[in-house]
Amino acid sequence: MKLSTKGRYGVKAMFDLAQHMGEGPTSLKSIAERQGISEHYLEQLVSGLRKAGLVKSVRGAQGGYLLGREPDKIKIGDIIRVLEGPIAPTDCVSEEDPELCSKAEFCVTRAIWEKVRDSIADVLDSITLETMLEDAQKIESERNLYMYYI
Amino acid sequence: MKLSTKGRYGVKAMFDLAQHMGEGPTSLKSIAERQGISEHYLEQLVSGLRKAGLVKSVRGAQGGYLLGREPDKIKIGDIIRVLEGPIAPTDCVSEEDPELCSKAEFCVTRAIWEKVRDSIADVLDSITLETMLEDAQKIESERNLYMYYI
DNA sequence: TTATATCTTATAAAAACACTCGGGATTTGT
DNA sequence: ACAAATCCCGAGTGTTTTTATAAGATATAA
Repeated sequence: MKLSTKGRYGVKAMFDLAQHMGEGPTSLKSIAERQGISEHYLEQLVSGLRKAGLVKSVRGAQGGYLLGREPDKIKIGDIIRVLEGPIAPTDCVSEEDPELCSKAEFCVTRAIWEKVRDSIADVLDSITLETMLEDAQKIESERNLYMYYI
Repeated sequence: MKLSTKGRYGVKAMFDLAQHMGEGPTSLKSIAERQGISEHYLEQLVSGLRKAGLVKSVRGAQGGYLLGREPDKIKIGDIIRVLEGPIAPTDCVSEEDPELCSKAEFCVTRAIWEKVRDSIADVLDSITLETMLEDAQKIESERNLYMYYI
């Protein structure tokens, strides 16, 4: 039940892009440095995100990547699905064409995995890059408040 | 974000044990046959469950396994934790000694994985073998109702 | 035209997964 | 006493997934 580095790195990279919006294209090199990720590896992940329309690329010198749409229109679930595939604790409850077994209709264990799948999807689809930016700002201002009182 | 066969087989096997309570020890062979699982592989899984006290073993001919405690005292989360380890979409939010990074306190992505972890744990800890037995009975009686009206 | 980037494909080490096997210990029934 | 059933334990093995690394092609700004 672990996320692979693809999902983790992907969300980090997308959040990094969100934090640098309005500064022109952000290069993979700078993201990789800030987030401590292999640049070459990141290339592969971003390639998928680009094909899914979650980021736009600008080639050539001073090029890089931009968010594919507004941060409030990019759910964490979108990112995870591109990089890790459909949300599915088991194949028989995959969001995309589940591999139903003959007893699926009456399967009591299957019902559990469905609930797990839905609870994960609910969390991931309730958070957007915009939400994350707001959370980051909140943490930052609380931190300043704390500093003030020292 | 997939469960391995360990978790899936383990829950199936435990539910099988629950369904055969009161019939004396249930052999791995019969569980393996009913659930379509390799018997030798199942041995390994059950070994862990026994060490965790979720099942009791009876050795020798006519031996087998029994539930370690009442079915309403065995949560699916208990089974999953034994077989798959602590619930943790990432290492930094593991239920057991999380590998915190230096920025953990202010990490916005980490907060997401915490929510995912908690939502998974909530589902798995809200379902017991007893619940599953009730669900199975409900499905069975609905099925009989349907048959009656044909 | 040079440096900076993205893009694409290939290769590969390491880890995880899903068994498989062999043999030993324990108990029941004959 | 003995055979059959069953749990118990550790080692080995093939496959897949993960996590990169590398090389080279393409595109663009300065």
